[in-house]
Amino acid sequence: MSTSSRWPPPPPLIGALLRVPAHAILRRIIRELNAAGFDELRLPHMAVLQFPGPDGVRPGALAERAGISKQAMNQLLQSLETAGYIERSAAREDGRTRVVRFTRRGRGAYSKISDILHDIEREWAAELGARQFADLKALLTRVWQSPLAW
Amino acid sequence: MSTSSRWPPPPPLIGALLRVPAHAILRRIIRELNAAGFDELRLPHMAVLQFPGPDGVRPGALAERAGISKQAMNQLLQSLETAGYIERSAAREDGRTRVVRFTRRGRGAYSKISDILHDIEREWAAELGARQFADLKALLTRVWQSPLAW
DNA sequence: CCTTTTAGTAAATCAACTTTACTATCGGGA
DNA sequence: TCCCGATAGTAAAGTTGATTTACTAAAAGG
Repeated sequence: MSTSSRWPPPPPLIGALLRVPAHAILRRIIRELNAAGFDELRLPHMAVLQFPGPDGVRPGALAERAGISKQAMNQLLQSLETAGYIERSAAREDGRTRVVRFTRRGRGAYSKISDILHDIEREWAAELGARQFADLKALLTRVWQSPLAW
Repeated sequence: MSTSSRWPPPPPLIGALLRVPAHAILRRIIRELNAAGFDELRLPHMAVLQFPGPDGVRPGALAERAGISKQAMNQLLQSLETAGYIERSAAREDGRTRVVRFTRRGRGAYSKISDILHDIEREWAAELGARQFADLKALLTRVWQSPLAW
């Protein structure tokens, strides 16, 4: 045998089954955002823009839910602020904290993401059938609600 | 209204439903690999080690399937070679090409990953029920086989 | 042969993230 | 009231990862 590759290949495990389409979705979001005029947005920015969005949230909370350090989040927020997607205003009650707010442009980008995701949902539903797609989402939602996903 | 957050929150879309558990799995793999003595392995190395593994594959092919440049893949391969996980041997027929091979240590790491993934599959099956978990995998496999995932 | 294409690599540059360190504010006691 | 520890945020340096640019060697095809 000329190589050690096995045949037939083993079926993909759950890790790959989730990872591959998740990455495909991310790449498509970036691509379509850039094409729609939001062309400063890069993959790392998705850590900020991801569900349920940064509007009205503190920087530290964003860092925690994205799983990165506060400092890394701060750099992302700075670049997003420079590019005009968000602004950070001093909080009302606690002088230490600040609050992230969408600008008009930021809200536009976020709603574009939402549009893309809804497009993707429609495509998947067309591919699998509406019923089966709903089943898929229901199962993933059960995982989401369990400790397994975190 | 003190913030613009909406209530109740919208249900997660398919993007988040895939992304969150996929990231959780990746983080767990890194954590358990490091704990098992494979402590040089970092998240970027997973681009090499991911299904179906680099054994007997050319560097360029690995780059393509990981979605990164050949040069970036080359740096990953170099660090994996230095750490003793793989080796690159000159190919038999074509003098330009090389072939990546697991070392014993590399094979150990790869089979550890496989163990972890099978553990995760068992946990998910326990959470959802074996039947429903099988349905989930079947649906994701249909997506995998369609152009949607790529 | 000679040219073009392909595979791989290397170095420089660029981007992202972590580590370390600092300021400002809050809150809870002596 | 005044410390003093803890918390939120930020900033700068250092590290790591990835892209860009550029090169060598082998193959393919006239």
